[in-house]
Parts: sequence; C-alpha cells; structure tokens
Amino acid sequence: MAKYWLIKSEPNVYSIDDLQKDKKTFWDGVRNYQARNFMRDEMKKGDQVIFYHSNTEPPAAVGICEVVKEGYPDFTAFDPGDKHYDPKSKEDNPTWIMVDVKFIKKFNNPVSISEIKENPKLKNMKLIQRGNRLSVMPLTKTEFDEIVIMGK
DNA sequence: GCCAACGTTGGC
DNA sequence: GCCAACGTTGGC
Repeated sequence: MAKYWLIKSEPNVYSIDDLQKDKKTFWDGVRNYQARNFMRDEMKKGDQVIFYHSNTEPPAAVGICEVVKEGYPDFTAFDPGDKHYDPKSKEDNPTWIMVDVKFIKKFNNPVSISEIKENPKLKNMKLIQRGNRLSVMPLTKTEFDEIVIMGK
C-alpha cells in the first residue's frame, strides 16, 4: 500500500522542470532528523510524492513524483567540497539518508499555498501549520488526491 | 529584506 | 541537563 508525501525544494536550487529534464534524481541534502527518519524508515518504492516549490513566488505544489529507490546514505555528506558536507556523518555509519524519486507529472495548474490554505479538506496539512519547516512530510491519501485534482 | 519559529550548539 | 545564543527556514 503506497504512502503519500510532500517534499519541498527551492526552485532556484532544484525545480520540477529540472526533475522533468533529469527524469530521476537523488533527494540529497536533507539535514533534519525528522525528515531523515521519514526517508530512512517509511518511504517505500512506489510511494507517491507531491513536489512543492518553497521560497518562491508563489510557493506552490507543482507536480508529482514517485519513490524509486528507498533510503540509502546521502553521499554528499562525505564530500568536504559539497554544500551539504557534514563531518559527523561517516561512510561506515552515515547520519544522513536520501531516496531517489522519478518524475511523474508537472501540474498544469500549480496549487499555491494560499489555495491550499483555503481548501477545508487540506486544513490539517503539516505544510500550513504554524512554524513547520519540515522538508519531507507525510500526506494522507485524501490530501494527496485533493492536491492532484486541484493541480490537474 | 524582515522576522517568527524552530533546531542546534556550547558554556556552565 | 539547562538555556542563551546563533543559524536556518520560508512565508510575507
């Protein structure tokens, strides 16, 4: 039984268009334990994922991707030259985990955060709860389906 | 660019 | 183990 997720990315760093072009990517650079735990323990092959653009105008859910490889070490943490380098993460005992996702679709109609806030079916989403900064969060099937309907 | 919220760090 | 200081996130 597939689960449902939302992942955030800043489009000037990595956008849905980049994913469409690449077809597939590794979701590196997550340096938050709660988000790490979701990727390590709960994200499974076939899970459906909403791709969300943060820190842009407007912030919006912009498409769908799918988990194609389950949690494995985020090697960018081992590279001193990488922006996400973390000396505490060792290759034989990695602190940070990533998954691979593949492009499924780009919404014809991006669902902005204000539309999400206005939809009563989406009012419990972690995304719009105060102060939430998780870059990987679970969604219910209802929430996922509703966003897909809104996005077309 | 501002700033609220929150996670992490480090002195004690 | 507390908590102040600091850094980051991300909407506005």
